[in-house]
Amino acid sequence: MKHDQTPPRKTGRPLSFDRDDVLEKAMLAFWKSGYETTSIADLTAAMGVTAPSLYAAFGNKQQLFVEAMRRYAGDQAALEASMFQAPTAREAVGDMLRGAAVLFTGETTPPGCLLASAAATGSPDAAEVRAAVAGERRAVRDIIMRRIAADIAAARLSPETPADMLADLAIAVTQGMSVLARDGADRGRLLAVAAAATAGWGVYGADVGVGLSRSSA
Amino acid sequence: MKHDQTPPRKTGRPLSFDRDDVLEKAMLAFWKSGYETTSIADLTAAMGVTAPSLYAAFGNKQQLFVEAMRRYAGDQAALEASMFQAPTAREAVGDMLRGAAVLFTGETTPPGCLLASAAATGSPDAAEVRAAVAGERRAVRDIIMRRIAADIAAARLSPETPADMLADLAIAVTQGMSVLARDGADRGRLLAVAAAATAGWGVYGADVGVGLSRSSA
DNA sequence: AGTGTTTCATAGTGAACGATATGAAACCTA
DNA sequence: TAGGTTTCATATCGTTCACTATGAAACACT
Repeated sequence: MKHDQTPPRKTGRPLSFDRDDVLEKAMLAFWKSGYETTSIADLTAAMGVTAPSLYAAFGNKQQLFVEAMRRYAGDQAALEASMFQAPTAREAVGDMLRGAAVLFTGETTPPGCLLASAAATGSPDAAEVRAAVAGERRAVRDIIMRRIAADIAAARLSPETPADMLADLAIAVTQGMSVLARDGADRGRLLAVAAAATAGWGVYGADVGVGLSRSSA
Repeated sequence: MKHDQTPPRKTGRPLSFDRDDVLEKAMLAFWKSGYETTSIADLTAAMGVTAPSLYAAFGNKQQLFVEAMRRYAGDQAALEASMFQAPTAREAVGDMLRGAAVLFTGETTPPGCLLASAAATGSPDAAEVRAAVAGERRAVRDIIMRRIAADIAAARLSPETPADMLADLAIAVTQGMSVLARDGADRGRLLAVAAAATAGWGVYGADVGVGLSRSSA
């Protein structure tokens, strides 16, 4: 649908590396050092692939990053599905924040969020990359808003609940947790922040004081 | 006070530029594009000063950035004083977040926070810069914690109030608002996030019913 | 004016940047 | 085995990076 994954292959020398495998290694390199500060030399070293092979397989640095970012962000539909599996929007957002806290403090992955550290700066030639990153964030934001809207429609949240505001807060807390993680905060601190971030939802919720706090985990 | 501002001056050609003036221009350049992606050429262009003059006046790029960052962050004592001028810790943090929302969406300054966009990435040679930025953030965090501690001591907040957690949340929301601002969010959206961020404080406050337990640990 | 001191603008340092030209090597088909 | 096709490793390309050597210019003091 998006683009042909099988280019006009006409029986030549086979690839000496697994494309998905080296893409994951590139993702980890970008995750660790960001887009601009990860050089092609860093990438070739991390991927175990020479520069010409890299360019032949992924086009250029920007395209490689975008592919790596998509792999990092994962399937949006899957995220949306899991968000709608939680009993309430508040718990769904809480799960998301807790998941981010765990992800940002993984022992086998760099600290923080790839989206936060990738293109925070304003270099002009990286404008496309920043736009792609911002688009990924907005996609998550839209999912949160749809989840909140569903709860409003189901009368689980007050009709006056400002979905956009709560979605912005969730995104902000997520990206802020990435900063904390990069500053050295451990998993416990991030989980505490995640928990505190949804404490204000009680103002809009029908579950405050009604004992609807079903927490399966 | 901190270090001698008047080096061994022995009657030579006078400086053709105002040091504080060009430092502010350097700060704006770093604010706009971050530390690593702002080149010396960018800085000399923004400051109106040639490279040799820049190095004579500020040492090197790292030292120039640290000086620019200190100018951006301002006087910590002044921030602490204003934080203690607010009637409650909750309002003090709210003021701080609102101030950040306004600052990050100023029309004459780049969007977002200099601290957030400066050294988000992990380039090895910029480790000192990242440490300096993290230290500046922790200084603000410590001020918040002291303000909360004061409210606890004055019985304006419950003794069980997790000051570190609320301070982490405030820092996270601040840095997250910077991301939103860079993504194009306007001042209204940031102010809404700032307002939502302290909504959960009611749990610990003396002004709202105390003792609302939470399910997640 | 003459001397000492400092800053000035010009020009350029080696190193690292993203991206490629080139030809040999490895595969399938015939 | 011969032809066609693709990937391989090597060696760069021109540009930009942070940074500086050099000598003229601009001041204070005598």
